Amino acid sequence: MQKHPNLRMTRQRRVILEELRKVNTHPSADEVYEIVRKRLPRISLGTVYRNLEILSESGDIQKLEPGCSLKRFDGNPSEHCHIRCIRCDRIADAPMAPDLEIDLKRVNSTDFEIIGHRLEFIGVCPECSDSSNPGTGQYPPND
Amino acid sequence: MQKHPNLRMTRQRRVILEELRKVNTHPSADEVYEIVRKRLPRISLGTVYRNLEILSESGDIQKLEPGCSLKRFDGNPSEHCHIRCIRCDRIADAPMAPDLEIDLKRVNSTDFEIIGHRLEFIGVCPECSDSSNPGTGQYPPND
DNA sequence: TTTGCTGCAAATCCTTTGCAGAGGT
DNA sequence: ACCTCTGCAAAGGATTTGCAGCAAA
Repeated sequence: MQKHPNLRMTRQRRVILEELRKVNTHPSADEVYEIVRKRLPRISLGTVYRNLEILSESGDIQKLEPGCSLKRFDGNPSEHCHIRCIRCDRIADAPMAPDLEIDLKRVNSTDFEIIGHRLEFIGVCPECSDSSNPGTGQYPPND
Repeated sequence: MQKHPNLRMTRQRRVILEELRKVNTHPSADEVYEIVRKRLPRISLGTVYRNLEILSESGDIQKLEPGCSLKRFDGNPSEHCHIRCIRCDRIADAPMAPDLEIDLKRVNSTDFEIIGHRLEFIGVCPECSDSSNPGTGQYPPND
């Protein structure tokens, strides 16, 4: 039950994938557009968006930054983790702040100076798991 | 060296903060607007956005979902963590995938069914720590 | 009285979509 | 040939901004 049962490897799709595999800069859609345009000057931004979506659905690439582009606000300013429902995008507080000291040290082999981290749990909220809505069950979500 | 040296506690700002403290639903800006409008029917959406921004900068509330709303794409489809530069929003791969099994079990005292998690590290990239750009040094960033 | 803040509306930014024709398989 | 995909352009949703008057301090 795929969203795209009969995919075609078009020139545009192939070039987007090739260029994305070449770089490690995690470009935005617009940056991908600029890169790909050097090889396919007549490609449209809409096509780039459509293909990035399809390629991330098929698992060939990853789409970064959370599914919901909508920002949300929390009246509690103290540091705590959140859990997001994969189906309805509802956000709840996660009970405790896990300590990640070990991981923080291990990750520090990058050339980045580590300041902190952001941990978000993904799950299914009670309302959604009760309902007959099947959802995708997929993680990470592609929107 | 604050962005807003002389804040005024206006009626609008106070009501937004009060209402946000009452709920634990992590509303979007538009939802905050609808809630606050019950008490201040003539408030504008622009004012709500401006105040949510100011309140999160002053640390009175939290803004959820990453600073950069811009989605980014990764040609490497295998599971790995990312690290984001707080100053320039550049994203790099984090060396290893830390295991969070313990934390996952501990967090499961919510009524959510846990599927997975998303861990992002925040830091300063080499370019930005070299430059004279002071940045905010603040985490979480408010963009 | 000063100057930060407001409501309003237009603008901006990123992304999605409708359409008719092009092009994989 | 079939039917997915394309370029184009317009629409969409969320957020930001310019402005003239308003109101905290």
